[in-house]
Parts: sequence; C-alpha cells; structure tokens
Amino acid sequence: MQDNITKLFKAIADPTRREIFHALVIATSALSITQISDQFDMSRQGVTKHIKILNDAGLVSMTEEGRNRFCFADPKPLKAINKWMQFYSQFWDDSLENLDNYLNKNKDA
Amino acid sequence: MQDNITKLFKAIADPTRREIFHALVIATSALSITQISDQFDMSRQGVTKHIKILNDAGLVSMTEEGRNRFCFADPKPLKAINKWMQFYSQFWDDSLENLDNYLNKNKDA
DNA sequence: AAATTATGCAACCATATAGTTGCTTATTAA
DNA sequence: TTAATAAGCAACTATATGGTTGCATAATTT
Repeated sequence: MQDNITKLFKAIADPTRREIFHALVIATSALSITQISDQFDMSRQGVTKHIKILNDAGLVSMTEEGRNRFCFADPKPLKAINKWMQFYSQFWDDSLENLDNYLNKNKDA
Repeated sequence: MQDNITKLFKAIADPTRREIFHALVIATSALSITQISDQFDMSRQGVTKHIKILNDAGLVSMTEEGRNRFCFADPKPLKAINKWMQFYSQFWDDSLENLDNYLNKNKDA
C-alpha cells in the first residue's frame, strides 16, 4: 500500500507517536501496552493503534510474554530518512551556489 | 495549531508533495503553479493545495509576477529534521550498547 | 474455581486529508 | 476590446486518521 519511507515519515509525523517512540527509546526496559498508556493521557486502544503504526514502520518491535506484549524501540529505520535528506543537505549552506554546482554538474549527463 | 516540526514531517510525509518538492529543488528556475501541475497528473487546484502545505512548512516560497506565482524550494528547514534525528542516531550502531551508555550517563543526573 | 489483569477485535465518531469541479477575477496577448 | 491564460475561492466527495467505548478472550493471581 504505502512505501517504506512514506510509512516512516507518517509514523513520526504524529506528535503523540513521536512521544511514545521517545519514551520507548529512553526506557530502561521494554514496556507493555498498559505501561505505555499509563503515562499517556489516552486509552489503551489508542496506544495500541499508534504502536501498530510504529511497528509497521519498523520503529517498534514486540515480544510476547504471557498476557503481556513488551514493546521496544528500534531507531535504525530512521537511517532511511537521513539517507533521503542527504540529497537536499547539499543545498543547506549557500544554497544558491550549491544548486548552481548541482545543475552544472548534471548539465551534460 | 501544529508545531513547526510536525508541519515539516507532515509536509514531506505525502509522496506527491515529496515529488513536487523534489521537482522544485532540481528545477533550473522557479516554476508557476501551472507549470508544476503540467508535470503531475493532477488538477491545478490539487497542486495549489500541496504548495500551500509546503509553504506553511517553509519548504517552498513564492514570488508573484503578474498573473504568475513562481514557486521555488527552500530545503533549509529540513535541518530541523536532522536535528531531531541527531538524538536517535546515537543508537543506530550497536544500539544496545549505546543505549546502555546513554542510560548510565543520565543515571545520576 | 473465581477474580483480576493484559490484551485484541470491532464498531463507531469527528475531523483531517487528498483530491475534484465550477465559477470568478486579474493579467496578458491578439 | 476581445480572447486567452494564470490563478484564487468555495463547495463537494471519498477516504484516512486519531481517538473512543464495549465486549471477548487468554493468562495470572488468590
């Protein structure tokens, strides 16, 4: 349905999801759905939905232990965003000059 | 309504907007709304809406010349995304060990 | 075995998003 | 001055999103 980079961007475009992701990154251990929803003013189901989206984007994984599902963050997929931005970063400083360089470089390609 | 970083993420979370943004970045000159919609299989109004969102995120600016509105890309705001990712990048390689370091470092803060 | 706890699933709701079409207006060209 | 062009505005549509509640079920605890 959606390509991976779009899933990634959409996952972190929501401020609540960024907060959940952050909480998981800095957590000392994996957190159950209930533990997460305890620290967010939101229903357990709301959290479950966000976790699903983060999981689809590869940013959160789970381990099942009995009735618990412990979630933990995996920031690695964010590398893809870094990669995406790499191309544009060449225009950050003195952007006009660099754009010019880019255009000249690719003129006779 | 929405904070800047959220506007940024939402702006580039849409694949069509990423394409429009990219087209503007590599364009040899600023492009009018019509010129943009010509290369995208979409109505002029559709493009106008996307441009508005990109503009609100600071990624696209416009100059009015007569009946034309020429759009050009400004990739600089993407720096904020780079900044946001900086924190998580410390976990990219050998993430468990680095996470451990982070936690120990902040233990008695 | 009964009560509690952690979760999933489904339905529902309100709003946002991505797109369209139709009409108006301002600028430019014939 | 008439025709063509570039764009804005408003209304509409369909689907996605972020959230809720209620109920079912599986695992633990008492």
